This record gives sequence, structure tokens and C-alpha cells, in this order.
Amino acid sequence: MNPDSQNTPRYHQQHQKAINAAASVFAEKGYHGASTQDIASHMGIRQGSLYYYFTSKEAALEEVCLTALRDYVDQMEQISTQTQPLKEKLTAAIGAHLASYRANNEALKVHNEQRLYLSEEKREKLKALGSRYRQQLEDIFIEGVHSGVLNKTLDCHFATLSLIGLCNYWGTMLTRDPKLALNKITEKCIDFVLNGCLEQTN
Amino acid sequence: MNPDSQNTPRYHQQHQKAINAAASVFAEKGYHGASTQDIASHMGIRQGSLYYYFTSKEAALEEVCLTALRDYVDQMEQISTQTQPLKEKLTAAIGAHLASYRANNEALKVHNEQRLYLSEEKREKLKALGSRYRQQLEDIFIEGVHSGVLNKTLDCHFATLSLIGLCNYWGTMLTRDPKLALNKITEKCIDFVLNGCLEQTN
DNA sequence: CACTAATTCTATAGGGTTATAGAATTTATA
DNA sequence: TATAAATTCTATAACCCTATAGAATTAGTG
Repeated sequence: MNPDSQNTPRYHQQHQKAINAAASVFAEKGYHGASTQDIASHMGIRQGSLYYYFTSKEAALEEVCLTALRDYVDQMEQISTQTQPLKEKLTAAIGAHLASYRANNEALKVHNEQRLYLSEEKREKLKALGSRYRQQLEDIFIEGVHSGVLNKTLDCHFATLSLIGLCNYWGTMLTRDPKLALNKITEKCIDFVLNGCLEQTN
Repeated sequence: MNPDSQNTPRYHQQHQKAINAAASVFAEKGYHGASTQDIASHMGIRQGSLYYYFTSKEAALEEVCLTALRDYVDQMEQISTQTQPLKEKLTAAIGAHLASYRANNEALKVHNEQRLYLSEEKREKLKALGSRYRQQLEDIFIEGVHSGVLNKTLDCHFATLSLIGLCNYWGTMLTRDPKLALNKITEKCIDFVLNGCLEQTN
């Protein structure tokens, strides 16, 4: 394969199709449960032809995870740099997180559930992107504490991770049950994170 | 195999060992990523001999999930039927949940992450147990609302699922990072769930 | 249209997998 | 200790899987 044979429009288009097919198949069957045959069938080519677009099955998983994270981090970056009140920012962040699950973002599911099956080396690449995302979310919390909206004693790191855990949980639910209403879940998540469950005693 | 050859003490002991080995291997490599060879090696027998204890690899996964849930539901049952104030009950429930992760309860992790690879038929069996657990946790929330400790407008079902999502997230973290302190995480989870992040305005 | 480059295909090497049959061995019991 | 029952082993059938080589086809260009 010529080194720059990958610069044709068709290559880009098919490559993207391959990543989507891999995301879809990995999301449904898991990395080890899916075969390269499954991915090829899903995009209507033969098993062997897939290797024109991926150097290996593991490389396919890596690409799926990377694209998922990239889209995701970009979105978060936009939100976290906008100047708006905390609640709105948090709403935007949670909404974006959940919406991308509902938008059948299979790649995101694959990243969350399957990335551990990557070699340690490949996982390192993902970590950089992942922690950037986490940091931006954490910055929202920190800002909220400084502005006095959030509890002074809040452990922002813990809150950030908890919110991610919560969103991943409900994100999975949203992909699993199409009857769940995205905006209702989003609202409830925000209320849960901000107010907790206790009766306010004021 | 004689139908009641499974009533010897040795059979029970080895069967248990097999379930533990399967849990451990499935937890590390995932259901499809693990081979029956891996499980057999882990308990020091040959691959073929494993089939004296499991009728199939899938049956092994089912047994792992079932035992995990059974232990778990029993624990929750005890907690939810004790008469003590809400906060204590919730603390006990969260503590038990997280502690069983930290106690290297690999079976629980397998149940959460791998049960979708079971046939639908087998998953049905798990659902019954699972919803019993969820119901008991939800009862704690409902009781809290009635007694006036929790917010009157709280969606108890949503809160229950969110708590489960939160605990599963931190549970996974606890198994992944041995440096995390169980009691601190437990405390923080309770605080997060009860008070949320907002500054109280009283 | 002729020629080249890009894309896809077929075929296969070299593995690894589950599950089973029947032999060998260990354990329990009379 | 002999005998039966339970447990484990070896060997293997019958798959499925990844990755590659080289041929065939399709698309792009002068």
C-alpha cells in the first residue's frame, strides 16, 4: 500500500464507515465477542478487505475510542469556556453528555466499556484526552465553589468523578431503553447533583 | 455422570472453587476474552475437567452472576429490614455495596459488566433478583420521604437508580485503585447523595 | 480509450476455541 | 484391602478467528 494512498476522498469516507461499523459491532457484542467478520459484514465488504482500513482489530478499537473522546472533549471545551452561570454550564455539560449517548453514540459506549482491553500503551494515549475532559468539568465545579454557588467544603474532584459516573450510568440506560425521555433524565440528574435528596431545612 | 454425584462435599467445594476462578478470570478479561483454559489453569485443573462442574462456558457466567446477586440481595435484605434512622440505613447500604467491591467481589463486577452476554433467557432469571434488590433500596428512600427526612418531591425510583449507578462507578474505582480509602469514599458518596453540591441557603 | 493507482476480492496459513468420549486415577466404603 | 463411585486426565472433533499474499476489479487521469 502506497503511503499516501490514504489521501483519496473515498478512503476517508470508507475509513469513517469502518470506524462506525466497528463502533456499532463492539458496542453490541463487546470487543472480544465481535469478529472482524462482523465488522466487515456490517459495512458490506469482505473480512479481508477490512485490513485495508485497519492494521489490526485492536487498532480498530483504538480508533473508535479516540474518535469518541475527541468529539466529546471538543464539545466540553466549548461549554466550559462559555461565560454563563454555573447552573447553565452544568446543565449544558450534563445535557451534552447524555445527548451524545442518546444520539446513539456507540463509540462513547465502546470507549467506556471496552477500552480496558487495549494494550497499556494504547490506553495511555486515551488518558491524556480523558483527563483533559475531566479537568474541564472539574473547573466548572471549582468555579462554582469560588463564586459561592457551590458548597465551600465540596470535594470538586470527587464531585466531578461522581457526575461522570452518574452520567455514564444514565447514558447507558438511555441507549438501552428508547422510551426514556432525554430532557427529563437530564433535569433530574442536575437536580440530584445540585440538591441531593435531603429536605432543605431553611 | 450420575445425577446425584454432585452431593459430595468435595463436589461442592470444587464447584465453589470453579465459580470463584470463573469470576476472577471473567472480571479480568471479560467473558469473551477469557477462555475455559484460563479458568481451569486458575484453579489448577485441566481445561476438559472444568466440564465436570459447568455444562458450558455460558453456564459458568450465569452461576457467577447468580451467586454475586444472591449474596448481595441477602445483605441488602438485612439492612433494609433493620429499624434505624434513614441516614444510618443509607450509610449501611452504601457501605455494604462499596465494601463488597473492595472485598474483591469479582463476581459483582462480572455481573455488572458481563451479564449482557448471557442469552436473554438466562438474563431473565437474574432480573428477578436484581429488581428485588432495587426495590429494597427504593423502600429506604420512600420511607425517608414519608418520615420527612427526604425531599417531598424526590423521585425515589430515579434516586435509587442513581445511587446504584454511583456506587457501581466508585465500586469499580475501588477495585481498580487499591490506594482509595473505602470509608472516605463511602462518606463522600453519602454526603453527595444527601446534600448535593449546592451551598445551603439557610 | 489506455494506463496507472486504488480498492476489494479470494484463498489460506497458522492459530486458538468449546465441548465430548473414554481411559486413568483418586477417594470412599464395605 | 477389594470394590465401586467420583474425579480428573488425555486426546480429539469440529469449529471460528486474525492477518496476509496476490489476483481481480474498479476508479481516476491524461
